[in-house]
Amino acid sequence: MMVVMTRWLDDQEQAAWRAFLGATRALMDALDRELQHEAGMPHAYYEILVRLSEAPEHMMRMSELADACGSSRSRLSHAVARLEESGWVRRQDCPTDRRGQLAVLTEEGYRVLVEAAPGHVEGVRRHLFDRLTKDQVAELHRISDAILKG
Amino acid sequence: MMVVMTRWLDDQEQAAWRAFLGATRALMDALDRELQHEAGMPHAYYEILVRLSEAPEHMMRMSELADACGSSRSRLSHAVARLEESGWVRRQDCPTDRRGQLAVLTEEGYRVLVEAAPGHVEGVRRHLFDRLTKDQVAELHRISDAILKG
DNA sequence: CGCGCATAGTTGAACTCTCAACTATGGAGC
DNA sequence: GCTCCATAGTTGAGAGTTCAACTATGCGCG
Repeated sequence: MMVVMTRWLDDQEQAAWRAFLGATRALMDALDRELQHEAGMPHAYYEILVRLSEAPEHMMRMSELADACGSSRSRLSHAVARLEESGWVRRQDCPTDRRGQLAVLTEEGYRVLVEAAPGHVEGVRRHLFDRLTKDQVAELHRISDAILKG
Repeated sequence: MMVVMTRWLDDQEQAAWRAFLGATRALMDALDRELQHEAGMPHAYYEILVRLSEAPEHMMRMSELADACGSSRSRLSHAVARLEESGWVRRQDCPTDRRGQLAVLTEEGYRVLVEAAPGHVEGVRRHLFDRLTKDQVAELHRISDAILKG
């Protein structure tokens, strides 16, 4: 029988972990609620529009878009289907790969994004950046990179 | 007409925000997937069991539990209903407030939690604490507090 | 007591996400 | 050209979350 000692969290780690959980949950819930209320879409959908708006010709391959959004392909498929219903994105066959689809931001989608952006950015400030010093922002950036790429 | 200048994010903030989004998403997704796979429940449900296990007599009022878990009452109601089906929690009328319900961790629920805990803690280490210095953990704690209580 | 508002908790519908299964096309190697 | 596997994307079912509406009980106050 294989016995491996669990490396339990010490008190510092435990407290940090719970604070982190609580903070990210509260932050994301607040932003989601605000975006849902003001723009009629969840944060994940907003991010899709943002990425498309930054892409050449406002279009991206589904897979690229999924990677950019840290989303599974399935999730993106469903999301784009929903955004298509709303008229904010449309799909288009990829000219160079017959398997591929391009997600394209519509005029309407761009308008909605431009309208939602100020309120959302203000929310990110209120809930996050206004509460941190410049050094803390820099450290949060380093910590995030460590978590992601470490 | 009211015009308010949007305080856009500067490049530092923008980069920090995207890194933070990506990191928390990746972290939570990984932990959720692991818990789902190893314990058959999402992280939110695991947390409910943890909180109950720490409460006197392994029981808590629904509202207290919701607050402890940073959850809406509705969400907790649904979650406890699900956990009840699994036999890991049961409900009990509150003796001092006829509106109230107590969520009680069952023996079985406790067993499942004890079994899942080591793997989960290991995951939290692997994905988070192993990648940060002690100072970073302390700073993350302060940052989290600032976000939550600021 | 009885009115009125607050609190506790639940419920159903609509929505989003996950997972696994599936179709279809691309590309390497013989 | 075929075979085989990888990649692109979709789909449907099941599970979790949100939101608003709802029931029921507690509590302050005249």
